[in-house]
Amino acid sequence: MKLACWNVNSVRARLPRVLAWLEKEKPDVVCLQELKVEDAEFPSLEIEALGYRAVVHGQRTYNGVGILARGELRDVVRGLGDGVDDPQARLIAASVDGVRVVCVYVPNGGEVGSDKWDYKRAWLRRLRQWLDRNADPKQPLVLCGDFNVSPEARDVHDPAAWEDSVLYHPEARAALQEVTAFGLRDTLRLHHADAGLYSWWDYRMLAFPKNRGLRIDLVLATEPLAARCVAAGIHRDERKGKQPSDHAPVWAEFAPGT
DNA sequence: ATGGTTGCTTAGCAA
Repeated sequence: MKLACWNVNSVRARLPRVLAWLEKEKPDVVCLQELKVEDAEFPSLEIEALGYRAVVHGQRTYNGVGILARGELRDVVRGLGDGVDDPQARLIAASVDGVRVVCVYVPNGGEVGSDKWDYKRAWLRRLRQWLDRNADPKQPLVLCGDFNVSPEARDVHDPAAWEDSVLYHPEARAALQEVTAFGLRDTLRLHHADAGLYSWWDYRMLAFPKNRGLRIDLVLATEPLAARCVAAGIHRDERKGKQPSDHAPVWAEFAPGT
């Protein structure tokens, strides 16, 4: 099973690129973030025409997540469902081919010390609680999406400069580690140890041509699924060309379960 | 410390 995960920064603005990428890469499962559309406006017809089914947890203007799959999507869950009054559409989960797929768009956090920063750290705590209540680290599960946190220094082009930012602040990394401590492996790091592998580059300041990026989009897998991960990578070329998202797709391939 | 860019929505916010 080939799984890919992409923050598209508006599915309507990105539709031609998304369709071309689906035709080229033909992933079996796709997790999308920052759809920026309500469910009714999601371009289901164009995507279904390529052989995918889609489940969406949309929102007007901001956020919005979805899962595409060639196979059947079962037991769909939208939102953290933890009783917190939270209108932001940031989580959708579904089961495909025996794998529980959880797609998340973690809050960016604005500025350190802001209300958004508090919301981000709280949301990551809520995500860990959601895993504790709704998942089992001994079962095949993938948690992927835009985490808006870089795990380590090798994931950041200039770690010292980013220490105080919401994307690499020590408290953000600690909150991410609380999530992965549930029992999740970073699939890219199962296959690649090198620095300089990024998934996001700011639109500004020629960040992409200068490769001033961060790896904030992750495909995390429980142990039984990580054991089946035969390859992982980043479709860096998708950041090139006309009207790209500011994120590149990240992907992992899993051998069939026994 | 500010500014740089993109998208949605329509001047300002979010990223």
